[in-house]
Amino acid sequence: MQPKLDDVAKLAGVSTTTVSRVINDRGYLSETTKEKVYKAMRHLNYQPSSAARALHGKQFKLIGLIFAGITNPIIAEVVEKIEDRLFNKGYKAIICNSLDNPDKERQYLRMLMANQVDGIITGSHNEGIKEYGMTELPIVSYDRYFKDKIPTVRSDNYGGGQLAAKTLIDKGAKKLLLISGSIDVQMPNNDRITGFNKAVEERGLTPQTVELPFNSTPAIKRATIHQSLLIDHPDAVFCTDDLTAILCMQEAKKLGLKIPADLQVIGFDGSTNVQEYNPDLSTIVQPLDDIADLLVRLLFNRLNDEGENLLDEYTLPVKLIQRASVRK
Amino acid sequence: MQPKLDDVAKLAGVSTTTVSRVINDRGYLSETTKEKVYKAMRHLNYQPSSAARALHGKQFKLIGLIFAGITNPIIAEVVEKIEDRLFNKGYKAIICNSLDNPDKERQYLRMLMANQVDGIITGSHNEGIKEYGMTELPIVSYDRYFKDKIPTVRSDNYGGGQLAAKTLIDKGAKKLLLISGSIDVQMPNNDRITGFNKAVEERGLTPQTVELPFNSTPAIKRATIHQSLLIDHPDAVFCTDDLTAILCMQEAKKLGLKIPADLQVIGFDGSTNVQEYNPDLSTIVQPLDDIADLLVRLLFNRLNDEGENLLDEYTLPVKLIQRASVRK
DNA sequence: TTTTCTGTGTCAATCGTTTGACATAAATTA
DNA sequence: TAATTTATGTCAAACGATTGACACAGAAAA
Repeated sequence: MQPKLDDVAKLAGVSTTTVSRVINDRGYLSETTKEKVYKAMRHLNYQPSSAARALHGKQFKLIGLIFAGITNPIIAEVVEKIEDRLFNKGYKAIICNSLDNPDKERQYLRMLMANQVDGIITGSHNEGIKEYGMTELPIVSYDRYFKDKIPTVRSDNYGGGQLAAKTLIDKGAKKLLLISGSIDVQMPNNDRITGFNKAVEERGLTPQTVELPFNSTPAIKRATIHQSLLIDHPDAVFCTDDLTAILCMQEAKKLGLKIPADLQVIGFDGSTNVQEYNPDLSTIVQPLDDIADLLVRLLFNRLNDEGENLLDEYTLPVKLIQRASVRK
Repeated sequence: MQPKLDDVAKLAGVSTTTVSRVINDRGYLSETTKEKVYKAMRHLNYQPSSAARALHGKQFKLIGLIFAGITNPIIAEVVEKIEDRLFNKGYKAIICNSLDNPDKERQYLRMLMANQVDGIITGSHNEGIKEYGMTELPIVSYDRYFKDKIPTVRSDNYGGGQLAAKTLIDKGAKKLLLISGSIDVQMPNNDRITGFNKAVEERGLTPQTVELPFNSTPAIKRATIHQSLLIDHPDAVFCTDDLTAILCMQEAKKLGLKIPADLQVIGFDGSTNVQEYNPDLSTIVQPLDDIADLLVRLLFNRLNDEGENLLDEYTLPVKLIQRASVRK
């Protein structure tokens, strides 16, 4: 059995109230007593029961993270960064992979709300889950398009799309193709797409578009991309995510196209892993450190009711990493 | 404020004891009462406080997952699979990225032990953390080389190494190079390496070896691999993980080597993502579904004290996926 | 008709910690 | 010296649910 407050008190030769005071740092306490208590706690390897504490309104130090799935490199990286920041504040993260399944997300929400977590960070793209409105739990979201009062942090998707278009055209592209991967398909108005199209049209060109069906396998995506490269003969492609861009580059090579001479490619996301293992891929990079920082900061703001006026939306700047898939 | 047992009882017009009986399915209960209670629970959106329940020895339905970091695709995939299985059993997963930092792992362990989780699955490679011995919490481990009583599930690393060697030599390799990535470096006796070397030597050949320094960046790994390919002139490489194998193939191409004509490559792990986005890479595939199944099964066995005699080690068979990086 | 089973209620203790009220004594300051 | 501050203790009521003991009534079985 775990040692309890009583055991610590006995070993330290003080009252339970004093031990509780030490733990919660309340009232007057001498250094010597504190030391005695800490020593006893260390000796017994005591950890206060968070269940008992939670009953008194103390926090569980637990945050729920709801994301589509951590096998996507960009999600893995955000989640890992968030987890690290939470850890540094003494919080743990419950990982909830919604797998784009609204039912699972709903169930997870209900589980999280059973007053076990202190807050939620969601980056899942399932819309219209009423459970989000049914709780007073602090929630912040990443890259969602909520219409409610949950603060959202996201990259400048619109600007990123524009930047991709501008870059490709500046480097001589005449026939632009946009390939939208599945990740964002559920979002009604995808800013990456509209930003790109806008910028292309502003320059007097007309972009082609390929929408990869939601949740299609990489094999299907490959086939679709392959077809499209054959038929549309683009000289530049903007993919709304890096994974799709990788497929695109591979299919292009299979078709004997030289990159960037025959085809320029720009992706989106810029996760460290993808960058490191695909050294030629140019991409619009999301500022993941800033995103993780801000998400956690906003959450703790609400958690501690610091009353700081929070915006509904925070849009963080992206930048282009230019590598061999676009012309010098 | 969240509704509590009392509120449900009042709304359903029954006593709190009855509600508790319904929730915990104890004693005699009529269908009509059950229905009334369920209806009231649904109506109030009631969830019993897990804090209060935990005080009575009930489980938190929380499992801690300790892994190096989820940005590694193979880890991401195991974790995602484990998470899904836990979810199906009504459990949630706390994700703990040790980042190969023993201090962080130690702190996480202590946090998890503060009777918040019901069990732990660890796949972290930090050795000699005494905290693992300090708890009665059910623990199972993935791919670790513990000397203690924690059951371990792993792939047949030794057999996989052998299989790689056998395959490469059968296909005509004469000058074999082994590149060990950083992931396993901390393990005293790396079975993938010994299996490979043994099988090479059995066939009368002498393997070269390159050890990539622990925690070195992909850039450093690239440079090391590049050098080694230049100097050792291997005609076949076995990399102890897929990510290293990808770097190796890329560096080989930079050197103008044709794969598989000039150089054959086999990796290890076979995560879905890596396979899908590196269609030429041959690899020894870990049976991740089986691993996740078994880990969760073993954990619940210990959780429910089913007394089933558990082995110390479970070694699951691997298989080779042969693609364009080895000869036909 | 008596006994047993079924369904529900009341009451109170329990889980481990927090917290407020109050008491007391020593150390410090006015 | 008196008043205040500091340091600790005792006691008991929460927190929200579980559970055992016991009671009682109606239904079913003997």
